[in-house]
Amino acid sequence: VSRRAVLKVAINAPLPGAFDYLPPPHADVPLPGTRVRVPFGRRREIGLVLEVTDGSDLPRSKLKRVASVLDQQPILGEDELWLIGFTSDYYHHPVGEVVAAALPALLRQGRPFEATVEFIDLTAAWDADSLHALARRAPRQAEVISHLQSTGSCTKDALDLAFPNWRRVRKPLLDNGHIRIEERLAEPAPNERREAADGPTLNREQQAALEQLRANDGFCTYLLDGVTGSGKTEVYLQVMRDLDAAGKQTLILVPEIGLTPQFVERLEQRLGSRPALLHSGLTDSERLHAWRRAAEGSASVVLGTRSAVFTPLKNPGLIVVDEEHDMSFKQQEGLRYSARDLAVARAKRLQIPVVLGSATPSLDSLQHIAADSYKHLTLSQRAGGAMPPHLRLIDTNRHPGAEGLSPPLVSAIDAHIERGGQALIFLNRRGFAPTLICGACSHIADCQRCDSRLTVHLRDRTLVCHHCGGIQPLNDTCAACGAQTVPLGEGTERIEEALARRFPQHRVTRIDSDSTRLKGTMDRALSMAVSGEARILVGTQMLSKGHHFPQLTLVGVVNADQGLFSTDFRGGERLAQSLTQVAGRAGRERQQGEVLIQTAFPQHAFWGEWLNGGYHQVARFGLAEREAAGWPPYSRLALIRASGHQRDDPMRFLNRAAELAREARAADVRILGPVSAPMERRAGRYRGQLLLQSVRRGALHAVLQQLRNTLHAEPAARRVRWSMDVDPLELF
DNA sequence: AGCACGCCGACT
DNA sequence: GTCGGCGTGCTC
Repeated sequence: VSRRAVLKVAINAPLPGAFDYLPPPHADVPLPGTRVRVPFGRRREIGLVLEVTDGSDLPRSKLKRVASVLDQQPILGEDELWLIGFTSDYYHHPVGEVVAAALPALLRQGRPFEATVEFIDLTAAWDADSLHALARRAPRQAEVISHLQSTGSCTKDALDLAFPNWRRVRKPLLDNGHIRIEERLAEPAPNERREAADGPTLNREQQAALEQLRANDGFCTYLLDGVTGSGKTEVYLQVMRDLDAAGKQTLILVPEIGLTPQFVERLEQRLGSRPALLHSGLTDSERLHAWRRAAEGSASVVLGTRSAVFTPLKNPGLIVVDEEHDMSFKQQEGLRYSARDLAVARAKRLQIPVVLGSATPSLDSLQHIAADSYKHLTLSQRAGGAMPPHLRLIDTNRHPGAEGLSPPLVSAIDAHIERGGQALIFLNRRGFAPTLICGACSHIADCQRCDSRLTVHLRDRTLVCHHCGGIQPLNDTCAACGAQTVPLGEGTERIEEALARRFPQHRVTRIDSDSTRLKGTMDRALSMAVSGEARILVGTQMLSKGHHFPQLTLVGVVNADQGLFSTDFRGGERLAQSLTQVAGRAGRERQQGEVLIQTAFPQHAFWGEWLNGGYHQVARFGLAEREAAGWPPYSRLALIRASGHQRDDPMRFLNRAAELAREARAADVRILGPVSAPMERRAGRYRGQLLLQSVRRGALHAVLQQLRNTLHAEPAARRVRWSMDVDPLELF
C-alpha cells in the first residue's frame, strides 16, 4: 500500500473535493488527520490528510508530492474527520473550507499542535562596564540583560512576571543580537483541581430528568424543555459531574451572548476544574490552548459557541446544546452550518447522548418529540418556588404615549421601583430613531447602497445603515429641500433618554451592541444590573437571554408589533420565543413579576394563543399551520442565493439554476422562484434567491449535488456570487 | 480564494 | 515603449 499510496488532502480553497498527492519522499505515509505542506498551483499550502487510498482519478503523472509532514501524530481522529466529511456533504460545501472552520487559526497557519514555551537566553556574557555603558543608552535593555545574567535561561512567562513590559525591548534586544529565543516543547501543565462546590437540592422534576439522563450512555437526543428559571443548568451540571468522575468529557454549546463570565464562573465552581473555553473573544493562542486541552482530554468540560461543535474530544461522553432554539447556532455566511444539528449528528456517530435545552424549543425539536425521535424531559416549575410572571397587554391606541412609552407602562415602572423592584424595557431596535424624515417635504434619509432607511444615532450624531454598516454625519437639515429634519419612531437610545428624563432620580442603563462595544463595558453594565444599582434597564435581545437579575420585577416590551406581521413562516415562532425569553427575566425570586406589552393590535390571534397557552400553545398552532402548508419541519428546504452588481445578473443565474433543477427531474422537489430578495439591494449588490423544497431529504440533496456540479460551469455564474443554504433559517 | 496570463489604454 | 486595468483560467 505504502508505495502506491495516494493521499486525499483538504486545502482551504473554495473548490469542491480534496486534492490527490503522493506521499512525501523518504518518510512514512502520513495518517489521516495529519497536516501536510503541499505545492498547490504556484504556491504552497497547508492541507489536512483526509484519507489514504491506493488510487486516483487522475493519471499518476499529474500528482504532486507532499513536501513535508507537520504532525507526528494525527491532530484529528476518525470521528472528527467523519464530522468534517458529513458537514461538507450535507451542506454541499468545499471540504477544505470545512476543515478551516474546524481548526484553530494557528493550526491552520502551521504552528505546532504541542504546547511550546519560548526560552530566552543571553547570547554572550556581559561585564559590569559594558552593561553600564548600555544602561546609559538603553536602560530597559540593560535591565533585562542584567536580569538574564542572574537567572540564566528563562521562560517567556517568567520574564513577563519580572518585567511586565519587556516586550517593548524584545525587538531591539533580538536585532542587536543580545538575546536568542528558542521554542521548546512545554511540560504538560498539571491539571488544577479544586473541591467541587455542591449545588442546590434538585426538585422532583429536575431529579426525574437527571435519572433519565443517567440511565443511558448510548445515543439518544433529549429535549430538556424547562421554563425560564427552572434550573436546566443544574441538571446539566450534575450529569457532567458524573461523567467527569467516570473520565468522560462533556461538550457544551451555548449561544454567543450566553457565554457570560458569570456562567463560566459558576461552571468552574461546581466542577472544581477549569472548562476549556472556545469563543470569539479569545486570542488565537488562547483558543489553541483550549482546543489542545479538549483534544488531549485534560479538560473535562469544553464550553464554546457555534464553531466549538468541531472541537476534538479524547473521551466524549455527552454533548449539551443550551438554548437550542437560538438562531446564532446557524452560521449565516460562508459555510452555513447549524451547530445544533451537527451536534446531534456527532452524538449519533459517537453513540453518546445529546441534550438540547430550552424554555422555548424550536418547532423542529417539538416535532421530533411528537414523532418520538427525541425524548422529552420537562421542567414546568421555577426553581426555588418563584411564581411565573403576570402578563398584560397595553393597547397603544387607547393609551397613546410620548416617545414610545404609554402612561400605563410609565406608572408601572414608577410603582415597581417604589416597591424596590427593577424594570427592564425591551425593544429590539438599536439607535435613537429608525427613520429621519423632513418636516417640510417628507423626504426620508436612505442608504445609497441598500434599499433601506438610515437609523439616527443621536449620541454620536450619525446616520447609520444597519444593513451595510455605512455611516455618515447626522445633518439637521433635509438633503432634498433644506428644511428641518425630524427623527421618527423609537430605538433603545431614545427610550433610554426619555426614561432618564422621566426618572431623573434613578439610574437608567442601556445595554445593546452600541453601548457595550468597548471591551469591559458589557461586564460593568451587567454587574450594575445584577446588583440593582441600575434601577431601569433598556436593551435589545442582548439583555433578554440567559441573565439573572435578582431584583427585576417588571418587564416592559415597547413595540412587539414588528413581529406580528412577519412574512417569514417562522415569524410567530421567533416572536413567541423572544417574548417568552424576555418575560422570563421578571420575578425570578420572591417577588411576583409583571410583564407589560405595548401593541396596537391587541385583537391579533397571536396574543390570545400566547397569553392563554404560553409558548407551547403558539408552538402547537404553529406546527399545525406548517403541516397544512408543508413548511419545515414537515418538509426540507434549501435556498440558492445570488448577488451581483447588475440587477439582472442574479435573476439570469437563478433562472438557469431553476432550469437545471427541473432537468434533474426529481419528481418530489418543488422549485419556488426565483424571486428578488425583499430588500433587493444591499451593500451595493442586487440579490435574488431560489427556493427548493421537498418532503424527502434525499431527493432534495440529489438535486443540490447536481446543481453544485453543474452551476460552476455556467456562464451566468461568472457574473454573480452565489451560495447554497441547506435548512435556511431566514428565507429573506 | 489566490495567482498568473493576456490584451488594451495613458503615462514617463 | 511599459505600467496597470480586470476578464479568464487553473489549482491534485
